[in-house]
Amino acid sequence: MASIRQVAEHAGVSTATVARVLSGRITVSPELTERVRQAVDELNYVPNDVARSLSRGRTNMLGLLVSDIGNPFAAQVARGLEDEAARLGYQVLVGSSDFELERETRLLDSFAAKTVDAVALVSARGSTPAMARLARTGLPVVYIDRRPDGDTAAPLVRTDNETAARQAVGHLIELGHRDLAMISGPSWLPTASARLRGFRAACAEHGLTVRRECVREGHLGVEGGVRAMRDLLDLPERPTAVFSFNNLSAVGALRALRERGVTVPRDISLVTFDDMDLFPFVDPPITAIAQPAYEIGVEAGRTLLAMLSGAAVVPREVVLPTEFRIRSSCAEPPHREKV
Amino acid sequence: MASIRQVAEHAGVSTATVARVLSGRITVSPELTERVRQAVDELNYVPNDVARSLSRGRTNMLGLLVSDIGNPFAAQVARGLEDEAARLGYQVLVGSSDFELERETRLLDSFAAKTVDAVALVSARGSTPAMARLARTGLPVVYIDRRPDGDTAAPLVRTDNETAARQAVGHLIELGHRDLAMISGPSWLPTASARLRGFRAACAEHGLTVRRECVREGHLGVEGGVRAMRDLLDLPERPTAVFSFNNLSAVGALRALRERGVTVPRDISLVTFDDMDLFPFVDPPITAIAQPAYEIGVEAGRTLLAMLSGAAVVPREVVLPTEFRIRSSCAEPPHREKV
DNA sequence: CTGAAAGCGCTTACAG
DNA sequence: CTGAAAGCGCTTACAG
Repeated sequence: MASIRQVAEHAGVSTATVARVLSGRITVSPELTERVRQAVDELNYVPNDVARSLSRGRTNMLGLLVSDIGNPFAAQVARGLEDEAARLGYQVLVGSSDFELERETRLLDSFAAKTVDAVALVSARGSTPAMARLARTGLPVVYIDRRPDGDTAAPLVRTDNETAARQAVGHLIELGHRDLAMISGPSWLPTASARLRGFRAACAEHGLTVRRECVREGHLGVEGGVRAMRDLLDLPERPTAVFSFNNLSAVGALRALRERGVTVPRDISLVTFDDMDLFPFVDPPITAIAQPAYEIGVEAGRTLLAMLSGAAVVPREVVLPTEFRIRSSCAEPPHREKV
Repeated sequence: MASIRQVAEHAGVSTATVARVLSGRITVSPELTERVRQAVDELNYVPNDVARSLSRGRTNMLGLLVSDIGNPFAAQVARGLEDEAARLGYQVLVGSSDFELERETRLLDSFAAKTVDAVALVSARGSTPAMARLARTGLPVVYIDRRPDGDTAAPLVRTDNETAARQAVGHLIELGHRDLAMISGPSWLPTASARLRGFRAACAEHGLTVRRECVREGHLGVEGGVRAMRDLLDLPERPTAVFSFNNLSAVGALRALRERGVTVPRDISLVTFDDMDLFPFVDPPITAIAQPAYEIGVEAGRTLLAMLSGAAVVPREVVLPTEFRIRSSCAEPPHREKV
């Protein structure tokens, strides 16, 4: 690979002149410009971005930390961030933590090592040492979903998990359900606990008590959904409706339901957080709370770019709307003998 | 942010010594080591990776170019690549081309600017100037799905699109279908044309002729699937079975089918390339060709890392198996008056 | 084992 | 408008 030195020699000018021609922002005489262009072409010169980053002090990269980029929700967030970033010539470095502290730490520390100009971060757990270190570097940070307790300064892009959950569960209750269950994630997962709060709030509002064994916390991924739903179905007295805390747990729930031959919504009603393209086509079509994943990514990107450009005022928090999409996976509870 | 200079001064040693302590691979006396560690702690020093990259000549990043990271398939590939890359301390820079030449060029050129040590690339179209430039830089490249014509050297990770398509379409024919259709992508999209070849091959094998109007090429994304299926349904004589070329076109096909009130598989049978978590739960469960997306990413990563470590021999091509998952979206063709 | 110094490849005041 | 030179923050032969 040719370097700027070689181009300069080839063109008979200084490296500064080459740099100027390439930057385009500075006037260089037509003759020299031409000679430089020639040399660039002949040598097939491509400026080294790493060197440029070092001298400019920025890399034009945004870091994105999610729990799993393979999750369609995270993938859409990434796409939104990428599109917004691209508008100003930024690229996106993604990392999946898998909710593992070690992976998160490695990723965040590497972001902090100036690899990246700013970072968007789906806060998996509360505040961690790596997050604190990141904050100390002064790199612009935007949180998605939730701001960890330690950091009070960085902006946040989120949806109103609790309210959305409350609304969805309210829908179940209005249909007549009195014995509801929730498949939730680990209690340290902010979105899981917020959605659980919403679930409890809805029940409380309607004077319902939630059975202890009907709140299955700590389940992650499709497999977690399967296990949690199995547990629920194994209960001596089955709840009549289940609220699933995300797209993966919903898939898992569907698997367990099918494996046990339980019919939705006749035997049990199901609602979930997160919508998926195929939910309308599932048997039965799944009622879901849709989050604007792509827009969350866009908004995170916009916020970061605003901070990077030193905007006077950057919103401390932007709350994006969810949409409750009622389909057919919820119905009246089955008739119960004892009732 | 503290620099290595400041750490050195603070510890009363040379920057070389600081570098050595940090690298860990070189013996430094216990006293100096201790002083350096102290200084690092007190100054909260984090080595600047950009500078390190410049002097080492590598960034420890892998570039991944896909058409849309928001597509679940691409997201899984990304995850596989990330996991494999992480084993050797590499990270992944992703970019979505959206099949747009300009975006692809921008991304590839930036990869080529030494931003990245190697690149994995889902070949959207044939060979492009940017790909040629990339090849010229000598950066290790691995293609996914297909190797563009220009480049004959770089390894390839793929599935056998044509054979898998042929098998799936054969299944349709065995069920009795004689009038088949395909929703395909643009003809310049290698996977689309390979799958179309498989479709035609299966038909030809069984002596079937494919109606011109039954091959809907040029459709991309969910919307493309919708349009293509609508066109098919609007035909004076409807085909009895449809082969969809990927996950997104299948979603689109389902939408159009529903909007027109067509029942699958009674009125029309459907098979698609790409499986999705929810396909088993769709009404009816969708028969699909599953590709090992995650493993494709892993394999691409493995190949790249092998090239980076100067492995003696790197497979020129690795063909991963697909799996044909027969569910219920295909049945015998409906009885036709004229037959 | 340790330090002075060159080098990685750009950018950008500073002079002229 | 143009060039010489310092600087970005590391790494790594080269001496000692």
